[in-house]
Formats: sequence, C-alpha cells, structure tokens
Amino acid sequence: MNSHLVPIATTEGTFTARFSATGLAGLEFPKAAPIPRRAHRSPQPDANLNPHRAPLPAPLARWRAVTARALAEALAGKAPQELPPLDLSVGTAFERRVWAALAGIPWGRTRTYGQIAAAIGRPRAARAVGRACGANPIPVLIPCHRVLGAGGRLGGFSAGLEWKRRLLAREKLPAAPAKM
DNA sequence: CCCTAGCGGTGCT
DNA sequence: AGCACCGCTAGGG
Repeated sequence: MNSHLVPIATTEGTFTARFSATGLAGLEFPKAAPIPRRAHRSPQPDANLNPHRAPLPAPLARWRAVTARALAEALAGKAPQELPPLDLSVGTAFERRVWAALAGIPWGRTRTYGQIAAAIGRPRAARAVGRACGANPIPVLIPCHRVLGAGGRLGGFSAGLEWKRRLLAREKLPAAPAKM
C-alpha cells in the first residue's frame, strides 16, 4: 500500500494522517493522551514513518498543510475552508455511498442513520449505515460524528463516544443524551 | 428504562 | 450457503 503516515499535531493531540498517491486516505485519532505529551526524546518528524518507502507524492507537502489546517479548524469549531483530495477507494460500493452522503452533511447539522440510509436509497439499511460509518477511514473531515440515532440519541462511535461528544460540541450541536 | 423482533452489509467458515 | 457480528429502529411493557 503505497502510503505515507504523517503525524499532525493539534490541540487535541497528535493525529496520524495517511496519504496515498491520490490524496488523504486515512486519519487516526491520537493514540493515548488527548493532551499532547512531550516525550523524553523530541519526537522525530515524519522521517521514518513510511513503512513501504513509497515514492513521495509531489503534492504531499501541500496535502499535509491543507489537512492540518482543516483539522485545526474543525477542532476549533469552524467549518474547514478547504479539504485535501480524499482517497476513498478502499471501501465497498455501499460504504462509499454512505461516506459520500456523510460528506454532504453541512457543518453544524446532523442526520440520523435512517436519514442517511434513505438518502442513499436503502431506507431500511440504517443499521448497515451505522456499520459503514464505523468504517469511515477519515473521521472528523468526513463527519460521521454528525450522524445520530433516531430521536437524537447519541448512537455509537468507533473511536469512543467521548470524541463524538467533543466533535458535536465544537459545532454547538446538542449532545443529545435524550434517550427518548 | 428494559426487552424483542426485524432490518441490511460484511467478513469468516 | 450459513452465521455471527454491528455506531439501528419501532413497538410494547
């Protein structure tokens, strides 16, 4: 898998972006501490983070900058102005349709799993939509956190509900603890 | 709140 | 083909 892992430091910790030849292919939440922690030795930049020694895509530096800015904006509670090209070639056809629908949810708005299901023409596949959301390789920028359960329930989140709550709060969205 | 039945996509056997 | 997962949902206590 020709891809480059690139750490992206934010106020919420260091994310890891994965870039393929065609764009941002993955984004991982900070591993342990939400608060960036200084290691004993100063962390090496991205020098050794390419497990496959793939040739460096020429636009990578720009993609990284765009990604870092978009992520910073998202975490600061602002709608990202520009996203890097997204490489969503990995998923199934169904998952890609779900992800495309997620990408269309405006900043500061939410949908339910059922609404996404209906939007992609599979009105009874709400549960499968939830599963596909969990497979979203680029959380935050592909806003799977804006998908809630029916009646405003929080629903689930692969990276932990704490993140979902936090991301929703950044967009001034009701934490929706109301269990109907 | 709980429980149940029904649902669809995915991956493993 | 079968089956066991699941970020679901509607309906009934």
